[in-house]
Amino acid sequence: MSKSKNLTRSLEKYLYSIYQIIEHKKVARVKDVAEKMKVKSSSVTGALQSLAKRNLVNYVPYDLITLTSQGEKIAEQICHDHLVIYKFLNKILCLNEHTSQQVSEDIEYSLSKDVLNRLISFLEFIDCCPRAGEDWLNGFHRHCEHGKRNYTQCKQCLQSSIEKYQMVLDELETEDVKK
Amino acid sequence: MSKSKNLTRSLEKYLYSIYQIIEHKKVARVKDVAEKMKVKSSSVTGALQSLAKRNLVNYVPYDLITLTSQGEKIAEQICHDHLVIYKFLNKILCLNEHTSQQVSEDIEYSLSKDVLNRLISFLEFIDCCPRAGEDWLNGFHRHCEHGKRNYTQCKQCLQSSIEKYQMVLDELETEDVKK
DNA sequence: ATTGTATTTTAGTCATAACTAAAATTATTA
DNA sequence: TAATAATTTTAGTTATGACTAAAATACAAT
Repeated sequence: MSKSKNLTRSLEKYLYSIYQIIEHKKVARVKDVAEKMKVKSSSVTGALQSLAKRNLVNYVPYDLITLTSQGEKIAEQICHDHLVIYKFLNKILCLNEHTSQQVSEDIEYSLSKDVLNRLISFLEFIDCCPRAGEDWLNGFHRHCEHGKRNYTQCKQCLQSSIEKYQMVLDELETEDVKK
Repeated sequence: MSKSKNLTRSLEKYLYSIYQIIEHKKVARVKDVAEKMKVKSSSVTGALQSLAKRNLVNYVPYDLITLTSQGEKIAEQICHDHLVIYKFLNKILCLNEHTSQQVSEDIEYSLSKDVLNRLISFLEFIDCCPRAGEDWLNGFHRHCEHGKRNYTQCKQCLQSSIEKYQMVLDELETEDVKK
C-alpha cells in the first residue's frame, strides 16, 4: 500500500543505514545510526518515528531497531541499485572504492529504474561483448591517464584483438555446428 | 569570494533556469521562471532574494532578472556539466531525449568533478577507440532490446571489425612512415 | 539497591523551500 | 487618464530535517 513515493531522500538514507548496521553488527541502536549518518541521536529518533508511521521500521522507544519486512524489501532494493552504480563507477569509470561508494550513495536516489536498468545492461554488455571486456577497459584507463591515443599501444591492441576475435569466431562456429 | 558552496541545490536550479530563459527569450521575468520550474511566483521572489544576497543575480523589485558575471559563470558551469551527463545518457545509454534531459538535471548536482571528468574521458574514448564507436554502440542498443547475445550478429560484427581494424592498422602504419 | 554513566527521547529552535492570500506595482486599453 | 488586468511582492503558514538542552529511561558497578 504505502509506496516508496512517500519516502524522502533523507528517510531512505536512514533506512539504508539501519539495514547496513544490522547486516554488520546484528543489531542496530540509535547511537549507531547517528554515528553512521553523522547526525545527532535526537535526529535519528525523529526519523525513526517517521519510518514507523510508514511501517518500515518497528519502533519501540528505548528498544533495538528492527526493519519490517516491507522496510527490508525497500532497503534491499536500495542496496541493489546502489551496487549497480558502484560497479559502474568503480569498474567502468575506474574511480577508487571510496569515491565510488560515496558518489553512488549520493546519486542513487535520483536515478529512475530506466537508467538503472540501462546501467545493468551496459555492465553486462561490457562483460559479454568480445569487442569490450577487461582489456578494452584497460585501454580506457590508459586513455584517462595519458589523454590522447598512443599509437604503439593502439596497434598492439588492434592486432591482439584481431587474433582474439578470430578465436571467438571459431568458437561460435563450433557451437553452431553442434546445433 | 562567495563560493558556490553556499548554493543550495534549489538555488542552483533557479540560477540555471534563469540562464536558460535568458538564452532563449532574451529576457527573464519572474513569471517565466515560475512556469519553467513549476513553482509559484512568490517562491521565485524568495529565491531571487537569496541569489541576490549571494551576488549571483541583479535583483531589482518588479524589474527584469539579470545574472551577475559571477552568476553567469556558475550557470555556464552547470550547463556544461549538465551536457556531459546528457550526452552520456543519450548517446551511450541511448535513453530518449526527454529522459536524458530530466535525469541529467536531477543527477548533476550530486556528481563531483572527478566523476564528470571521467564521463568526459569516457565519451572521448568511445569516439576515438577503434574498438568502440558508433557500430559498437549499436551493438549495445541491440543487446538492450534482445537481452542476450545474438550469434549471427556477433559473427557479422566481429568479421567486419577485423576488416576495420586492419584498415586502421594500415592508416597508423602510414602515419608512422611519414614521421 | 542505589548511584552514576550511557543512551534515548522530548521539547523547542532554526533554516530551507514550498505554499496561499492579500497588497503593491506595472502594463494595457477603453 | 482612469479602470482593469497582469505581474510581482509581502506576510504568514506548512513540512522537512537538522540542531541544542533537558528530561526520561536503561545499564553497570559498587
